[in-house]
Amino acid sequence: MKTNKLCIIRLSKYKNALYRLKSLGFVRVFSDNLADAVEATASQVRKDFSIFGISGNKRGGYKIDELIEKLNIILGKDELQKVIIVGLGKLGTALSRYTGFEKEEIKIVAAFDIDSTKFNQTDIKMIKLNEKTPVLALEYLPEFVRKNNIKIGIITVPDIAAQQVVDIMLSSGIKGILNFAPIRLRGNDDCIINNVNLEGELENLIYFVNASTKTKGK
Amino acid sequence: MKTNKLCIIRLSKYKNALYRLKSLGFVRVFSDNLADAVEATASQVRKDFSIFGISGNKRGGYKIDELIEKLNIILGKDELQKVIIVGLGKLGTALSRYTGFEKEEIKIVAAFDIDSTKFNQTDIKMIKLNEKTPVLALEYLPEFVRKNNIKIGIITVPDIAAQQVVDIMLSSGIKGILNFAPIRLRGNDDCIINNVNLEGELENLIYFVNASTKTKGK
DNA sequence: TAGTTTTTGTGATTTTTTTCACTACAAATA
DNA sequence: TATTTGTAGTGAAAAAAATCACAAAAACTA
Repeated sequence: MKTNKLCIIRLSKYKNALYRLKSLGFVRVFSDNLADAVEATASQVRKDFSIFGISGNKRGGYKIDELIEKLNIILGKDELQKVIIVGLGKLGTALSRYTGFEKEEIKIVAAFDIDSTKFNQTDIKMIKLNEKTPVLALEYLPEFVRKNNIKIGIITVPDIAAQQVVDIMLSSGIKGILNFAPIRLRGNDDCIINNVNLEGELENLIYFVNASTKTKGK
Repeated sequence: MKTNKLCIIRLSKYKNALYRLKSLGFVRVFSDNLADAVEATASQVRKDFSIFGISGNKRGGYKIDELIEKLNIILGKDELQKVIIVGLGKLGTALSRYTGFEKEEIKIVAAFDIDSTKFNQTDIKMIKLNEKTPVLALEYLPEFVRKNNIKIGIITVPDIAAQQVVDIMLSSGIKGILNFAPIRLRGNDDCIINNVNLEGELENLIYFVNASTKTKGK
């Protein structure tokens, strides 16, 4: 099974598009429709599905409900995904309260920082996961992660502090890290690190905008 | 000149790494060091540079200061980039106050929303760009963009509202959009739309973590 | 039922991106 | 000055990803 990051991201987009189509009352889709909805080609949609053994009906397309279900299983959305976040600066605070994750069965169950003015809990034993997101001292991270079997962590600390947080996460058993610090982090084979670089995204956009306004003579 | 998005993103990473190396007292780098700093290969670094006509010294590597300067020009960092943002939810608010952009010569000069309780300015004529980020009614966007010659916009509105914002941006003269709404937006050839999908990034990570824990037998 | 249409599924092909491997040359050394 | 060493620069090769193109099957049509 030949998968790559881009392919999985497309699956995720297909899933989102399917929910929208469903809410519009559609029952079936064709590869063509999905391609259109996610800016891909029809054959790419079909190839992505074939990689995962998802099949439709010739001339009948795909049944939306079935497709959503299959994609959700592939994407691990059949169970709630517990995530922690480290670094309650502006971005971290926003993400820890961001409601967009909920509909995706993703829940930020705890936040960690080193600034004691941000803590709202000091006794880790008292924490219940369905209450308001606890904000804890970073030193509690390993215990929390082990007790609650957390696999995914988000890093929103300044770049100088990021590697240290990675090291703590790795030794606590975190298996996947989403890193917002614009620096390369060193992990190990047991843990996947994905990066989101907001400054980089903007720089990229600026580059291409400049490049095209220059070419087209403004 | 054969450029692609990934290549530009790497340039951006090289630049960040160079600043760090510089602050550590380094004066020169080798392609090897940069490769290491950004998780690339040495030949890729050299090829990226060769695409942009950046040359170093055989056996001497690259002079960091010169390299930073060249990269900054390529990336449009020789002048302040003015950016607007639409949608002051949690994420939008965080981004509009995020300090990480400043060091990159990127400034969010205005924010727009439709919720009047968020406005802090009602007279667009009174706004000075070096004061606190003004929060304005969305209807002022076209005027503001034209008057201040803004080229880049960020979208952090809910997905149902996003296309409408794109349309307003396009007709106002915005040339590049960074979109955080998890939906495909339709632009035109005159405007580049880049997407950041946070839910998607997490889903992606979850997929690969699940895939690897299954393979390795937990 | 035979023919026509439509859409899937996938091997083959093309394109894009990355890596390899080697040359050239500057600096260091003898 | 001759020799060695280390690194840039780059065309060629390989790998990865996307696209094409067509057979096969299902669903309509008459």
